[in-house]
Amino acid sequence: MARKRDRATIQDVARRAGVSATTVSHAFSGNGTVAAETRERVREAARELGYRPDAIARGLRSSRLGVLGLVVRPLDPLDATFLEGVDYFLRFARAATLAAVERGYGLMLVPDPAGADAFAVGLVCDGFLITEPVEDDPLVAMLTRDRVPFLGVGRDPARPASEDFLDLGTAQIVTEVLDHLAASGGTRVAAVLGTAPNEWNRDAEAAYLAWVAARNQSSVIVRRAEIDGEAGGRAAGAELFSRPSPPDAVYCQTGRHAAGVLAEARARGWAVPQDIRIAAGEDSEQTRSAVPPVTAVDLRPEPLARTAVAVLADRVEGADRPLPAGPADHELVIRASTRG
Amino acid sequence: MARKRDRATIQDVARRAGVSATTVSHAFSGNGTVAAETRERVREAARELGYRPDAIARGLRSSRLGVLGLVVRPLDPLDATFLEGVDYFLRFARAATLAAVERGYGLMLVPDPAGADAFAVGLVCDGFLITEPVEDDPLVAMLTRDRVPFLGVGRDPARPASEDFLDLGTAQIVTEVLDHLAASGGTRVAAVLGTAPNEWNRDAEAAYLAWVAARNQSSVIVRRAEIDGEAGGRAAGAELFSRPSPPDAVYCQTGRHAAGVLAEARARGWAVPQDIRIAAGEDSEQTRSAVPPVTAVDLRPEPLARTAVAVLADRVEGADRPLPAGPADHELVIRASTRG
DNA sequence: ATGAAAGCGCTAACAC
DNA sequence: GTGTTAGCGCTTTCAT
Repeated sequence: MARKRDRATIQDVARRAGVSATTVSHAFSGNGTVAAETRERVREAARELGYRPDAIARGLRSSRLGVLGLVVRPLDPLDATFLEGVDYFLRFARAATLAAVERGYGLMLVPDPAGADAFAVGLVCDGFLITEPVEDDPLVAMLTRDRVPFLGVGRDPARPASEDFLDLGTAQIVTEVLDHLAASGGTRVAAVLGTAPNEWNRDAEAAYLAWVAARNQSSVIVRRAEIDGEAGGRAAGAELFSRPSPPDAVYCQTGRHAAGVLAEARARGWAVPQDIRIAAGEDSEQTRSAVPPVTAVDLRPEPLARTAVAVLADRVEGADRPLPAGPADHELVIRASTRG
Repeated sequence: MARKRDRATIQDVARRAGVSATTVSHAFSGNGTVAAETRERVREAARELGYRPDAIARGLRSSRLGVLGLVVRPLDPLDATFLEGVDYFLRFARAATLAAVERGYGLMLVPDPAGADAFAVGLVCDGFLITEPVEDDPLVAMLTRDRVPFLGVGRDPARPASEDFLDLGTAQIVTEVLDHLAASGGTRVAAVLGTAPNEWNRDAEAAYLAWVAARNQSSVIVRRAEIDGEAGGRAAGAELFSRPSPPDAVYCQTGRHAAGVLAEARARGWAVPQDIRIAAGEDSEQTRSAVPPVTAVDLRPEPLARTAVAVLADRVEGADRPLPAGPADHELVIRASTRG
């Protein structure tokens, strides 16, 4: 089994072109000096033989393969029919793939090894991008121990100042949304947050608490697992709207939660946005297609992914570029759920 | 630049454990025979040194790295804000990643090289999965020429019987949907199709034409690019509904198109499904969250991806397993748009 | 401008 | 049960 593929080697090309392997190598890499005519002969021979340089052998010398791993947390729950953060993740993965390719790297999807030795596949990666690292991430610990370059997209809540994590600026973004809710008439703003122990949830909560405190309002926080999606949002809405003094505005961390809260409000005959304003911290299919559409933050994963790939690739290549400062690019997309 | 990472080698471990490199290799791979006590000593030394076997050097011997490439067509259009087939693709990619990992492979996202030499990143892949291959696919030609294992997910319309393409059974699936539209009261069934020259569109069209012909109905086909999404669907709906004898049922190839057609019908005051029945050939966020929700085919990308990975991995390993026969797993999810 | 030779880190024969 | 040896396909000094 597993008969070795009978590809032409650099030796075959060399023989056919009547030169040495070295010359072939030079002709392809641009290193050294090769006469234009010789280069032509080599290229010709290579084409005839269908020669493709072996990336593995090449990698052996540089101990790099040109593969970046993208560790995707929501990839894992096998039982989940739908994925959380579909939009965001897919846009991120696509942008990261394209950015990586432009840099000469491939992007490999890697499930969270969760401390397992199923991490064998990760061995071929030169470095890792970790989306939504969680507090004291075991994967981060492992990569740190093995001295493998990595970059968290989102800070480790437990290590605020680490150079290994990209700050998303969640606090500032959330504050902007809350200000918008207030500007559109919200006076009692509640928050529906997720449960994963990552920067996004932690900082959103802190920002919300600071915001209500500054306005002498009381805080109302409901938590629902990200994976519970729209149904979780409805449940959260039911909980909020049956309070003695219900909110007139709700900040929802995820787009799905927002859609659920909205549906619950409408089911109760509330007018949106007159009776209740709703905004989400993440744009998604749900916020766009809800009735009415929901104001949401477009997190702009594309520039984020490009930045992340650039930083990681630099590190893989041994050049530490400083992390960009300030909150990630983003845009509050104002829709009918807060606009009247 | 690019200082070689100073990882411990198998030699370092061997020295520290007082054995030979071979023994270390055996201790890790399980090949050969190693005394339990020796193995312990080796493992201990490896742990102390933070040794991780080098996947590249290992791959050099087997000339395989354990990486499968997933060529994703909709990955490419950089200008598109939203992706077509988001749901389907993401579910496919996730399932393929997990299936690959279970098999000991990683899954690398690869943009369509489109005949370019940007394909360097593809060099590390042991084989490729090509989603939605198009007619006379240039990538397919290239891989065939280079003798690189690959598997198209969806047939090449130009090569019906090739063993290199998984048949999705589109014709049969579409026929089921059309039958359902008729059963729910549709008498004049129109079709809104996409424009990509792949099996999905070609076979859907053929199936539709055969179906109306068998019922002595006249065919009404409107084509809209997949990328035009919901807006394209609305335009298609406008075109259909302003006809002298408008359809009372519409089969839409994509979920986005279906949502647009539905919106257009509702904007004209048509009752769904009393006046107009709508069904989609692909389930998506749009079909699920439309008002009312739209009947759609869940293409079940998960089992498809698992099958595709299994077949491809076999081929990479030199064992040609026969392609499964019959249409891919799927389920017609009947929703209010056809159910009254 | 070109080539010979020495590995990169690992595994597979084959001795012992 | 363990070690020796010989490469995998390529790049890279360093001669010529």
